[in-house]
Amino acid sequence: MRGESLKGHLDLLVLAVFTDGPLHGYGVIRALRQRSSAALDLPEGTVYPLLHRLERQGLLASRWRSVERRRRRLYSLTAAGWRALDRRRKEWAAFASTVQAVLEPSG
Amino acid sequence: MRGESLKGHLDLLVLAVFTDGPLHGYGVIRALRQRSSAALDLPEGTVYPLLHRLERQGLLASRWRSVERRRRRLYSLTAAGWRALDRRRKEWAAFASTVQAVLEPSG
DNA sequence: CAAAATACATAGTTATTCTATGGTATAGTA
DNA sequence: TACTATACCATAGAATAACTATGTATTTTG
Repeated sequence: MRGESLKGHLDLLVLAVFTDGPLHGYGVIRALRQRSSAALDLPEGTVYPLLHRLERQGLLASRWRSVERRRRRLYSLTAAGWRALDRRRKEWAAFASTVQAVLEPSG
Repeated sequence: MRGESLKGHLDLLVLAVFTDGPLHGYGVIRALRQRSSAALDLPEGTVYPLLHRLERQGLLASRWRSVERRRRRLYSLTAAGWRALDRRRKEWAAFASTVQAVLEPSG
């Protein structure tokens, strides 16, 4: 998967994996890998700053969890996050059908 | 249409409009507008540099045409351009189905 | 005649993702 | 035991793509 393809769509993908419940950063990477059958394998340098931004934007909320000695920052969708996810889903659908229209102007 | 959505997919869209024959820069903008039912209205500052790059990459070839006093730079797909278009179409299909898989892990 | 559309071009900005790096902890293995 | 892989967090800086803003000039339209 070429990296540039993701630009502008990564927020959607990351928000989407939270529909199954809270996740920590590394778990987001794993969830995307699983849901995409390994097509997506995002570097940590992409995911962590993104989670920080989504939290700054109020779409995610985080809390620290300690499992044994491991500390994890657990994120979950806020109400605004759910709304943003819904909006982004619609934007994706519109975008995908626009691309399709350009690719196949007849059909 | 949010601009960032296009990132990494614009080459595909621009190459695709050449399937109907040669076009000049402004014509590319018009063709994208028409094929997308006005969803795409790209600024010239996006399209002209992109055409230059695609030509540098050997995917488009250009020649000057003068219609009355108007000079136009007419672009068309090279053989490499057709191959690139084909490849990009497949990449788009793969990307779109990956997004779909992440959005709907069950179905 | 003024405004809008047509037509080309480029410099500089912005936003997003990536690479590279650095830290800690645990489990498996040579 | 040392090494390696994996899990987990984080940030600085690079790369890239598309955009805004600006400039020029011609043609059509209100």
